[in-house]
Amino acid sequence: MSTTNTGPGAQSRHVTAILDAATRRFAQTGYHGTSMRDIGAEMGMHAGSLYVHIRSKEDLLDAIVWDIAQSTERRMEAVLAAGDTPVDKLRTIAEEHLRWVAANPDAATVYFHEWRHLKGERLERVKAARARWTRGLRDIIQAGIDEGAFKPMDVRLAGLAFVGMLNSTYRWLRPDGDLDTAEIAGTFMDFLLHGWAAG
Amino acid sequence: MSTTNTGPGAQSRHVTAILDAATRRFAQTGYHGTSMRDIGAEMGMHAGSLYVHIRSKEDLLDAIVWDIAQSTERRMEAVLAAGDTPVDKLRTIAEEHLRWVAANPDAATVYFHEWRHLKGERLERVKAARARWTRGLRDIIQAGIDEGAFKPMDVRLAGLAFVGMLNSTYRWLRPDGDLDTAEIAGTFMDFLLHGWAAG
Amino acid sequence: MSTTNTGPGAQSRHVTAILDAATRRFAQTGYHGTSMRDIGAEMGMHAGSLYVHIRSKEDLLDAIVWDIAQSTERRMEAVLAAGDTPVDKLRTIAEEHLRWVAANPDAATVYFHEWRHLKGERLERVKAARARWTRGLRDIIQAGIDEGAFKPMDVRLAGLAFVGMLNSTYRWLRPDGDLDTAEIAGTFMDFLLHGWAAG
Amino acid sequence: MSTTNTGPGAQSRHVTAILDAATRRFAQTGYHGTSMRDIGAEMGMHAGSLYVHIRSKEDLLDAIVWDIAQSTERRMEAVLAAGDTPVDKLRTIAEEHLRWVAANPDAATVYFHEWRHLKGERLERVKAARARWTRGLRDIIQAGIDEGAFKPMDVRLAGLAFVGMLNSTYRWLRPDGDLDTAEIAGTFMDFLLHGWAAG
DNA sequence: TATGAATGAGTGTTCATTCAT
DNA sequence: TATGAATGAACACTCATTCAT
Repeated sequence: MSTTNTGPGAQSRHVTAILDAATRRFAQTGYHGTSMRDIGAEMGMHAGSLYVHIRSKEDLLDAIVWDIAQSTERRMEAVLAAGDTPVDKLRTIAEEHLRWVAANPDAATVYFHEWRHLKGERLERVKAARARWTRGLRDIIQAGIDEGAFKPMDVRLAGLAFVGMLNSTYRWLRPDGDLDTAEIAGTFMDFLLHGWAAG
Repeated sequence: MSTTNTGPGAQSRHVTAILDAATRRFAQTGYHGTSMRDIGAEMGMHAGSLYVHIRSKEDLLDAIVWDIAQSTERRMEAVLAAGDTPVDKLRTIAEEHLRWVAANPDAATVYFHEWRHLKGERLERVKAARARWTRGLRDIIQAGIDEGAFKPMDVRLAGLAFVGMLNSTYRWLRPDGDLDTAEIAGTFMDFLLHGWAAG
Repeated sequence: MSTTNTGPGAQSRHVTAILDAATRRFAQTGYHGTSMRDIGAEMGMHAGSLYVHIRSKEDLLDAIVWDIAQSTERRMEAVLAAGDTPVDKLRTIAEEHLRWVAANPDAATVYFHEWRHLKGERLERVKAARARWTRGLRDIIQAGIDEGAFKPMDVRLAGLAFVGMLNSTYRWLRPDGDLDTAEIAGTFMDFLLHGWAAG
Repeated sequence: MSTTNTGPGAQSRHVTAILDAATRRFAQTGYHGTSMRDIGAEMGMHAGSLYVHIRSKEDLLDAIVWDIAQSTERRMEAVLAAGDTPVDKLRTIAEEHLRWVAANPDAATVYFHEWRHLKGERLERVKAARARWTRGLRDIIQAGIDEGAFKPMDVRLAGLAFVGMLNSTYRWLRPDGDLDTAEIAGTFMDFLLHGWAAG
């Protein structure tokens, strides 16, 4: 119901199915609150049988999170490379982000909620990817300020506000909602660009 | 480092110390990722000794979360009862919220991150309290629209944007940051009221 | 060494082995005095490994006790249905009972000693089965009185005397004893029918 | 509700109260199924406070059981020393036994059910006392045979039948029963002496 | 005399993982 | 490829017992 496994690096159908099951359970009961038995049960399989296809539970979390981190970063790179204005770049990011969250709420939950249960190098790798993404976002905002589209402001806080608004959507945004994700993204961008104040 | 146990209903010093230790560990490794031994170790105590003072691990999570939920709700009631304008009410909420998050980052993390590991009635109780808080927030925003301070807009999305911005601060806001929490709250309110757009 | 698992409803060989080990330990040190580690040790297994085959410690006690309760009841039904005289029925019951106790002293000990540690519905179920058995016994004695084989007497006390004599055998009757169980049963029946008094 | 602490060797009022509480709980949930907390709760005391008066849990079981074992043995000695006929001796034993069981059902339950959880020397001491009692009983029966009151029979089985009948009364005999204990003892003796058979 | 607090071992049970089949 | 069985460590929690107060 929720991962993004296409293109190069695609795993066997089995692994994909396990990752999907794990994504669902991790989203619902958390990484440490989910047992391998739970994941197996989700697939009609015994816990031990999972190890035919995977190496460890942490591998599952890492695969889910790292896959998302990577494609998120790739999207940021594409946006940065495009010839759009800063405002259009942010709009693109918001739209894509919300579309993806609505389509993959479980994966989003794991990505924003459970990633921190990774350990050591894997944790650092994800942190670094997130940091690069954040830097990209700030660069866009800074460019907006530089070219006079945005007022002078604290770029770091602006970025955190943007991210906070967008990332928290995984808590409530569902594919069957009555509002179109593009509409929501538009509204959020409008809030951020022009504010609530009348006149 | 993190609870809010003052006034009536205050527990014994022992229980308070255990709740603080639990708050720290739950914030760092999550509820299911924290063992009673971890909490005991944090206090230089054996896991079993904790049970002289508490009844169960879930009691700890509940005590931490419910205490915050209640005082959060009480603050909302006070704000709603005050004679301020909607804008001032939101400003008060933002300021108090950020001040509390900065002062209690661990408690905030548990409150926003781990509450969902509660079960049954306790979970429902917290959900209901959060829903009442959200309703209060929307009432303020709606009042702002009604009296012409805000433009007409989707109240639900506006509330979610506000909450998303504020609640995500527990991920980065620390007491030793260089920026004053009141300043940050002011900047966030400015973003929300007037937007980033220049001119 | 001691259960009666034949016929339909027979468990896997593993479960049977665990039940046998549990029967031995429960008989020796009592239900609450036996740990899952003890049962595991009896089988050269770790305590946790038992849970591959069973669900709980109480399940073990229930399986042991309920299995005996059922077959005991079935035997009573068969005896009641047979065309024998009351005296012959009692004789059959005594003989079968002592033969079973001698062959399964551990199971008998658990059945007569540890059944009360069952809880809730399981306890009630066993109590009810025992009550039905007792009622059967009284019916036989009453029939004996009615047809003039026995003198008029308090049926309840007669039943309790019979049961007390029979059931207490689990404390001393062992398969390797020098006396044949049929002989012992015969002697007991003779005591009960004609008494010790000379002449 | 149930011990027999009079005469020499009487303990402090506190110890007596603890022994009574322990007797009640041991009877209901068994020795290993009863915690010191349970016993304390029965007295409105903390578990630790019991140790002001006693030395260990096993001491409690031993005190309860050994006290009964001793007075039981003393009674047997008195009966043996009396000038009665064997039949009268048995009758006295039965009457006293049932009267005591009816008056002290909890103590009786512990004595007949839980004594085996004693360990080492204490266990042996109780076993020996019971063996001496049994020998006394057999001597009486043998005397009855020798003087022609009883038919020739297996003394050991006769003793076991007598004991089985009497000792099992702790399972059902209660002080508030409608039948007088003397009556019940009389009926049991009649069963044993003259049997059920009519004519 | 009793308490409140603590200990350290032990409870029943679940965990992620392995491996012969 | 999947299972059934097992492991050994860990889990939340309770135990009998101790001891300063």
